Amino acid sequence: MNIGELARAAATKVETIRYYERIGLLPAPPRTAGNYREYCATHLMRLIFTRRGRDLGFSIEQIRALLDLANQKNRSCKAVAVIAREHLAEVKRKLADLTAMQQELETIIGQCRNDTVADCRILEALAQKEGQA
Amino acid sequence: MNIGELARAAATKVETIRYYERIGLLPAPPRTAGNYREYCATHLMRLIFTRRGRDLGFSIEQIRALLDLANQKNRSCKAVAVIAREHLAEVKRKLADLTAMQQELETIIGQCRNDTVADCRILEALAQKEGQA
DNA sequence: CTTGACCCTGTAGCAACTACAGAGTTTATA
DNA sequence: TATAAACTCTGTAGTTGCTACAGGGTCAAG
Repeated sequence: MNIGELARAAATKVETIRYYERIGLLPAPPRTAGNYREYCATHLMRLIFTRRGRDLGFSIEQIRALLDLANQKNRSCKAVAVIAREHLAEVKRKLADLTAMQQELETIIGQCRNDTVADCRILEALAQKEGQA
Repeated sequence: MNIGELARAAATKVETIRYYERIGLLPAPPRTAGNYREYCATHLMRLIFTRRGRDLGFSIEQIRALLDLANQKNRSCKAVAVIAREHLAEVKRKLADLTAMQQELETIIGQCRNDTVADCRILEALAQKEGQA
């Protein structure tokens, strides 16, 4: 399997795969006579794991840690759960932030009367410090 | 007002102010004899506007556009509303993404039985392609 | 007159890619 | 067999929005 085929199989860009190799997330595969990377199913599994983790919002470092843990088969998976719960907490923090933004934006936009810029409520709202009506 | 005072007044870091100047978001102020930046109330207003926009999640380029519009006092503010609504739409997209992530993470974490790594449901879930149970 | 708190410029770093340039390789077709 | 298209290679620079130095200069207090 060359890099293009791997990329298609994991729904990833070729450059991203090379990037993962450069940062040590995906092991460097053997090369063909023409210096092409030659991947096997193990690489594909690792890459799918990585992409899935990224889709779920885990950082590269978290994924690195998860991949390390996944290789210690008879350890307890508590450390895995810790990473997952930490990430979930972070997701919840971001959700709270975004929800607050959404509400403020809706309030501000709702006040717009399509006046001239001089009386624009949106611009007025932006000119205030946080929370000031 | 020197840069440190401006920073305190707008709850911003000094380096951030210099960064905004470098990218042309905040106009370069006059300098004192000792080459210190000398700011006035106009700068403070512009910086507060910028920080407020950033807190609401607008990009630097959107803030640049909003500041430009704010200076054309007798134009209609429709263009302002367009930018705000576009940003709100983006916020909603991100909220949807994060909400999906949150749900998936909670499902995955809920399946954890604190087994060994070899049977870890979290790691299993990460090894699947998206949506596969 | 020196200590400390500030300010200056310029550059490099962060995350996680993405996008080239300029070269070599493989494969399909004429 | 030639050649063109489609791939691959390395290396480097760009993206966003800052943040963090290093190595200097300035200013006010004691």
